[in-house]
Amino acid sequence: MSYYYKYPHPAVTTDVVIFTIHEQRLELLLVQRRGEPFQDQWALPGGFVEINEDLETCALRELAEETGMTGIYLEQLYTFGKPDRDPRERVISVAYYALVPPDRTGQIKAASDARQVGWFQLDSLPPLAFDHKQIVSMAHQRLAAKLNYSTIALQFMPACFTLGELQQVYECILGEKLDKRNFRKRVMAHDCIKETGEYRRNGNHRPARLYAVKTPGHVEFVK
Amino acid sequence: MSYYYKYPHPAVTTDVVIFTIHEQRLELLLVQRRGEPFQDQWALPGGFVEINEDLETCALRELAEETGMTGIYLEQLYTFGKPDRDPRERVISVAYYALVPPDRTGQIKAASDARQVGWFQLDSLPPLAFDHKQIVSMAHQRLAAKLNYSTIALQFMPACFTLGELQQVYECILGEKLDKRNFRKRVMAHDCIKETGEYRRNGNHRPARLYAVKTPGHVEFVK
DNA sequence: TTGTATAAGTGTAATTTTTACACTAAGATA
DNA sequence: TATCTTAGTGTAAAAATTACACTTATACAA
Repeated sequence: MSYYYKYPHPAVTTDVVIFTIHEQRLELLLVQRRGEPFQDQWALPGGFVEINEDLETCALRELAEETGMTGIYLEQLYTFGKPDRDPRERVISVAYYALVPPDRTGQIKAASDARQVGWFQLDSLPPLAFDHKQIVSMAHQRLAAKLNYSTIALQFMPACFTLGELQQVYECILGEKLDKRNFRKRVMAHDCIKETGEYRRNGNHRPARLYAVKTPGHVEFVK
Repeated sequence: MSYYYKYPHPAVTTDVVIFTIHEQRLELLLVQRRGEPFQDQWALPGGFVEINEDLETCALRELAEETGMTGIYLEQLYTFGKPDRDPRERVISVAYYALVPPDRTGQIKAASDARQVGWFQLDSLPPLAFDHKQIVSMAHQRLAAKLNYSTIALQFMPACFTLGELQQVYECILGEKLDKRNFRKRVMAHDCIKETGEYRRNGNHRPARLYAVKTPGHVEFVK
């Protein structure tokens, strides 16, 4: 079966930059390519938009196919369309980024075509296929910017967490240490998390209060 | 001539929201549609991406074709891709927005196919084709947000202008009055405009200093 | 059991930024 | 020359941000 058009049409894909946090480092999910071009190189998960499929639906579907995960926070990043970014044909890619809490990163599983998938530290990525390095770079920038005017970081948090853990998330995205007291003041002022009443005992020190996000899945603009 | 693909391909367009400021109001450029669908309705200028054309190049080309203008500040807004947004075929639109200084709005000319073009006040737009109302709304939001952390407003200014005129630009985008002294303090702190040494005599009052943008075409992030 | 190590948890003073606010200056016009 | 209009200017109060140090609760080892 074949499809005819009077004018040439580009192909459209979505690519997803899936961030998580692991051992105080930003990581992202990559898949190894099977075929040409860029055979065996690592690339962002993504794929072609189906003809009756919404763009975000496509990104979510790729996410589910590659990772088995659903209900992930997703946001459109930018659309990349340089004519030569794919040597096969003209491909325009609508890039999204997604945030996954660390307690769900274990759900990744190889895709049906058995490509390898894995988490990589952002600061030691392998060479990436296509213009994916640029996409990753823009996603990181956007993420860091959003920390300062939204509650996006809460999307990285598991069902309950300590304020220390939340601060570590901020610190490893921003790449700088933050003052503990000022950090807590700011976070509590946002009024987006609540105490669970539980504590976590976690080593030879005082146990930490556990908190939960008030409205999971929502990202609010603040300040 | 006809083009064949193994899988169905969407069409890709760029649409451009072209803002200007006229008589203290935000206006935007619309073109009247000739054919179906939405025949005779007003729509954003835009058109199909050519197969070897960069997305931004396409937006600039549309801009030039519709308006005769070049060297306009252009920024990618968002990509709209609901499957049914165009009744003819699947069309994914990469939306841009552009800012034009008022002294160049006179350069608009009807496109080669003689479609009508015209400037419309943002707060009294005619019904728009497709999902263009939504695109315009997002562009306006983005523009207002950018006022607060960039020098984007300078893109609206002609070669030389008074601080009063610049303040009016801010006021009509934000929809609120600003304090004259605080406004001037902030603008001067950015250090992005310079005195020309000239004055504008403009009515029965003291003449105003004229300023020029230091680096035209550049938008910096500030504060 | 006691001492030590570790991260949790808490408040205040100094500094910086933002806001509110009113008069004088220069030219046009009657 | 009096009046009208917008240009142009500074300061004090309020709010937001920053810098900073000690106590608390637990684990573990001596």
